[in-house]
Amino acid sequence: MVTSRQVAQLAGVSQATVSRVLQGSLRVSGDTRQRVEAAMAQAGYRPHAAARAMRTRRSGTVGVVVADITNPFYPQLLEAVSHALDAAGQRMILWNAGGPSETSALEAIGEGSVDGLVFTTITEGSDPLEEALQQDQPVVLLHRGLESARCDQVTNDNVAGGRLVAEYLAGHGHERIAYLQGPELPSTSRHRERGFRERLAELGVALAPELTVRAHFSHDSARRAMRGLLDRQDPPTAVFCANDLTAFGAVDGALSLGSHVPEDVWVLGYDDIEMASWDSFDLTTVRQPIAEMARTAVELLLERIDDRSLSPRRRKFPSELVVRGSTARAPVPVRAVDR
Amino acid sequence: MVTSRQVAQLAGVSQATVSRVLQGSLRVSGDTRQRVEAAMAQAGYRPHAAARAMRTRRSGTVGVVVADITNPFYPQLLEAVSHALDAAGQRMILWNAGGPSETSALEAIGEGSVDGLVFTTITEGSDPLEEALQQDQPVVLLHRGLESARCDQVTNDNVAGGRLVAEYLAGHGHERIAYLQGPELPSTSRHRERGFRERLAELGVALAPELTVRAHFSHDSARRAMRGLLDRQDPPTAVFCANDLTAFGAVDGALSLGSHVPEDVWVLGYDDIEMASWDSFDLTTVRQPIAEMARTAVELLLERIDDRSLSPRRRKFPSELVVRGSTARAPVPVRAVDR
DNA sequence: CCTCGTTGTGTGTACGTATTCATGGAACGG
DNA sequence: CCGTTCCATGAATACGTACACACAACGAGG
Repeated sequence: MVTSRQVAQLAGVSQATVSRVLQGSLRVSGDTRQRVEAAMAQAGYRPHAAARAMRTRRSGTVGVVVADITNPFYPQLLEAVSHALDAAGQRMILWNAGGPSETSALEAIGEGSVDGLVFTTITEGSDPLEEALQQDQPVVLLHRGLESARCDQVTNDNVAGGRLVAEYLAGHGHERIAYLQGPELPSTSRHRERGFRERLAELGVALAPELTVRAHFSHDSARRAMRGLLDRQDPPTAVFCANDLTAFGAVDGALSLGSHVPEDVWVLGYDDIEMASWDSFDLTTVRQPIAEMARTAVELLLERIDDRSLSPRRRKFPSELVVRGSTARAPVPVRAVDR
Repeated sequence: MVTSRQVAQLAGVSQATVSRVLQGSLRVSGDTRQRVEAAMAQAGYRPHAAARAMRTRRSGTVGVVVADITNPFYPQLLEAVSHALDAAGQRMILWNAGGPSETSALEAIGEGSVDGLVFTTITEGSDPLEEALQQDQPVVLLHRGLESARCDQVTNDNVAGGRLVAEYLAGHGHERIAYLQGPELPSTSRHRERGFRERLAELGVALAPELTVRAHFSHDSARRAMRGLLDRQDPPTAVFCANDLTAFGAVDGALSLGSHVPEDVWVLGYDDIEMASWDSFDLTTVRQPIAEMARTAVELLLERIDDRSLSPRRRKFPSELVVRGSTARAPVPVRAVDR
């Protein structure tokens, strides 16, 4: 390995001068700078990251935690996060899967392996998060928020999104509406549900308890739940799913029973990931500006890394209903009118 | 930040002893060990990663490069890689997107930010890779290989996979077969095509040049290509796609023109990612053992990090045809018989 | 009782960088 | 021509850890 000291010797200067050239310091003559740069190129010099990190107390690396990278929502989020970090010259350490990863990520920040963390899948009652916040570590919550946490948070207006769906379904005359919930803890689940229920109630449409079913955020789980709903004697005419992935599961559940979407049942999702626009699903869904939210989260985090004294900021992005073929083809499902 | 020296003071021992406890060294009395551990817990001590990395010349981090994380194949690969790295106590830095990421990753290895690299999307003519190999840096190629590269490689037997598809289609009487190729450079593309063509030729089935079309590894690009094929006066009766993602695009392209799969046209993919088994696609495809390959790649890389003198190893995993509804429903497409 | 090996611990150092402080010379004003 | 300012550069140091080496205490074997 080539060190700055060796480069210095090669260029006939001191190690300090090499370091100055590396930092782009102004206190170096043009002549010297050229000699040093030539020496660096000739020797194939690369500064040693660990040594630099030790001296500067900065790793140049940011950690990102996702719950399930095979849920296609997260790759889209990660792509944008990754791009923003690249642009800022930061590296990205990725943690996947719920279990020990959260703790592991917070250990990493304690060890200085990362300068800050983006949590995309935080849930209530995370002790390690509390601890990190008490130590004033730079942390941003993206996608899922946490009311009680005093830290930067970037979320979608999930309550508003839920309301949009309620309004849309009620406005099209649906009366037997099912809600395919996600897990209990994530704020996204809770807020989407709250907005949905609120607005339905305001519009005088009942949400039958027996048509409210819970599924994991997975295709398979949603598919099963959907089959359960459609097997009823009084199946729903529309199903609002907690996110797009579960909506795909619902569509496939319907398909597996020979039901057609939207002729037999409307299906709606949330997120508007790319796959939602594929012909096979053509899914009506609530769009959240994924890339923009990711960029914002990175921006906030990098600011906070530079200045930990900033007071916590919350950015809530608007949601928008995107109507597609999973609801649009029939103005009102026949059975919804018949009943 | 708490240092080992402060812990030492708290425990009434020297810094060296704290370090020894940290390393699990045997040369520490039970009594001392307990005192030190208590002090570490009390002070909330975390060893400083950069300092440790500087001393040990190990970052405890591995880099992984993927071409496009929104291609659902890669999250599945990454999940397995990530899991294997977790189990080995290694962290994962992720690079996404083709452009500068390859170079950036190889810079990282030069700086000691990562101990080794997994490339999933290498292509012919990568200068930085050549350089890294000359410097004897630990590198493993996963998924895509490179004939010329003297390094560990973990691939699927893509030639055999291509042959399986050829045999299957020829065996079911298809005569107008289209091939929806991927990009030119990736070894996966080339090998799948080679096996496919070879076996078709052996079986005396022609692959019409006008039915061989090129698409990017994206849904949209494949969808367009498929529409082009189906718009012909003499459309194919079966389409073999370079991977599952493009097969989904092909299915959706057919759907968008009112064609039915498999009644009007058979569609086959490659990879057998999870989505291939979803009802909407129900895709016949060639399975490669993704998770097993990922585990193997990590294993080889960690071995090589420990011993760079190992001679390059190549592991080729078998492929297997998985027949599903995108081909199976009709034994032989009607039009294939008519012509 | 005197070696000698073993065990537990402390002292000192090196890893490679960024930065502070010191220094010598050039530029400049009077 | 001298004193002062400014600039380019070098010497020295600290970051926190792991480890080589030294050493004291101790028991065993002669």
